Amino acid sequence: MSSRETLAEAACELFLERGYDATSVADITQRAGVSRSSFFNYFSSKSDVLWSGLDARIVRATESLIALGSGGDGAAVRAVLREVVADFAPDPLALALRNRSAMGLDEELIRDTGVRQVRLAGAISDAARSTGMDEIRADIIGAAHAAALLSSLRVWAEHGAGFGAPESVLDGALRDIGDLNWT
Amino acid sequence: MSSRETLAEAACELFLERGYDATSVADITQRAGVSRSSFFNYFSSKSDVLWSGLDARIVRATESLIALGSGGDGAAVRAVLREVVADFAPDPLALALRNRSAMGLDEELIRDTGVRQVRLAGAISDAARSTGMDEIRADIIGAAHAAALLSSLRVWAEHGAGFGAPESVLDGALRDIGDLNWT
DNA sequence: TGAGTAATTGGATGCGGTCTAACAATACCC
DNA sequence: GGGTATTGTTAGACCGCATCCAATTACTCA
Repeated sequence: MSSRETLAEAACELFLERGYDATSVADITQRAGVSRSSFFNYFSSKSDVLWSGLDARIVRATESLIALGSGGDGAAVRAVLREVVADFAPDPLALALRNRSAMGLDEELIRDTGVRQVRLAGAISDAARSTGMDEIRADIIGAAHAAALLSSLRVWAEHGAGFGAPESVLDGALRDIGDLNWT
Repeated sequence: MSSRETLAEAACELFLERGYDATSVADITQRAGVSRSSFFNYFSSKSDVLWSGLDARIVRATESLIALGSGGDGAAVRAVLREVVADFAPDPLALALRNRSAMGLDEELIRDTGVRQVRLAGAISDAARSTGMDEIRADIIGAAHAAALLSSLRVWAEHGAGFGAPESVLDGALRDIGDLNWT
């Protein structure tokens, strides 16, 4: 098993046992049997253990959105978003979302989901604006789509595999956008 | 002048001169002529200098949204959001939004706006869900409204006072929600 | 003036994160 | 096999943010 996997596994164990805040990087490396320095060879931060999987998918999605250029319509964007959540299953983030109270992660997850949500929203907003859309409207559309993705992921992770694939949850969420009237 | 104001002023000066990252808390307190310990009597963190104003408004808005109970409709929520940006003018955050590149804040602001956006979105989502709305749909509506607010604030701050009051920018943005069709 | 309260301070402590120089292990090439 | 480049791993120093506390100063008011 690679050092990276060993570290991720040790980290998830400790997060579940003592909670996220009460687990230091030194604790993780000690259980994994490597030096503290090694941790940062594989993860850019403590929270990166949880988020690196989704972050990589968001990076790829951002590149895809840029590649759409000015010809990207809503359907193309939705297709990119579906790929972000496809085959997401065995990921530390899914574990964290399912056990967020046990890990004492409620506050931490709000922070970190916010970062990812606004990052993804920015990429979608850029794609929308490159088609000539107004700046603020593009931000709103970007935020709505990013929220649909993160919220779908959260709901899917909470329900275990009882909801089928995350794509299907996301599909339902994306259908909600486009008619957000709220009188 | 109160210590708090002195500290905020010194911080903003240094952020403009050297950038946010290159300014340590010790630098701020040194220029303000107080001890480093005092800083944390008035601000919970370095970034709190920029965000405490908006954070307090979001806290009040969250309380108002909770007070709406199950009778809150879209118009009531929009009224609460208008109050968040009303009379926002002389605030360190507005300064930071206007000079974010000079302060080297681009990355930092993405992080921090994400936190506030998702926090506000959560409060709106809770209000929507308390009226019986579906969980994911409520999240999307919350994110759209929160994005409208933060985006309006950003656009308004960037344009100086050339756009009139921030409420008017927000009003235009809120009108965009409700019809986010994107074929 | 004196007592009590609030403001302020120094300092120790812990943690996250960066950086560098050195050491070990592995693969590769002649 | 021997030498070499590359990669993985390590110790350790270093810095800044943030928390905590005990002590001290400044202020208020009777």
